[in-house]
Amino acid sequence: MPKQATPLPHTVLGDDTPCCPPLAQQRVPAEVATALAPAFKALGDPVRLQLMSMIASAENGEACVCDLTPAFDLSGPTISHHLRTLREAGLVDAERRGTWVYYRARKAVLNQLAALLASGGGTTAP
Amino acid sequence: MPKQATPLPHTVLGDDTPCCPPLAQQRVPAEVATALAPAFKALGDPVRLQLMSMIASAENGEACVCDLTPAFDLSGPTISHHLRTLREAGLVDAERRGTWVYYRARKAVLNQLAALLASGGGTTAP
DNA sequence: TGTCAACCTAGACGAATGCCGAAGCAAGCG
DNA sequence: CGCTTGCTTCGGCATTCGTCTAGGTTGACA
Repeated sequence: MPKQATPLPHTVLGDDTPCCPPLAQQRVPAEVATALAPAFKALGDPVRLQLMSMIASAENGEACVCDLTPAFDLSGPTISHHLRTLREAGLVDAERRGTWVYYRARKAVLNQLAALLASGGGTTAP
Repeated sequence: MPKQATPLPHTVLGDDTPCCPPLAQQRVPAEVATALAPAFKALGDPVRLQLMSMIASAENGEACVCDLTPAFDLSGPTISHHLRTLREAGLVDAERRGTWVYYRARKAVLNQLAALLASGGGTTAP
């Protein structure tokens, strides 16, 4: 079986995506919803949410898989699968340096999602 | 790990939940991740994301189901099911007034989620 | 009171998800 | 060269999800 050198161009969410007039100020079009929903879905799992946090809050903005895996009571392949999900959602970026693989958070994308949710306005009280 | 499934006591997310030191500044504990993940999961569907937007951006901050349903090519029960999911995730609130049912967005919760994602810092590494 | 409209609940079914163990690549070291 | 370690991919199950049709339940109105 031939080796594919290009593992994942995915990037549904680019850093230049226009996106994000706040969800509460303007109705989200179907296209935009379809583009953004996978990112929220990827965050919709406790393990992935913790992974995302561990990666984003890491020292250099990147975390080694070897540090992430032992933080859970899950098998290595399962963690790898969750990381792949985050990667395909465009939330993180992976890079292999020597023996280890490092994941880095795409903070621009996180900020886009945050901007979408932030209702410029106030709390529940009208 | 002795993971205890949350039985969905409604309102996992209260308006007074302290929550939300940004995800990128402090590692999210397992409990918090378990509490917040359902909200992101609820937003992880294009239909629900549009519903959320339609409700949050409605005139009085509330939208009638009779206005929401015809906006999609889905059956009534399916829309109802999605609204229920949003409700159980604590993202919206439902109220019946006479014949119609109105849904209102919990903007405080949306703001909490936004604050969690907003990485006080900058964009992706330049 | 009977009837109609709006909305939710119940049950079912195909598709996707989460998990694991086993196997496959990649990099370093004896 | 071959062995060990790190991470991913590959098949497999059990569970959950999204959707539908059919059948309530609530309220308005003649």
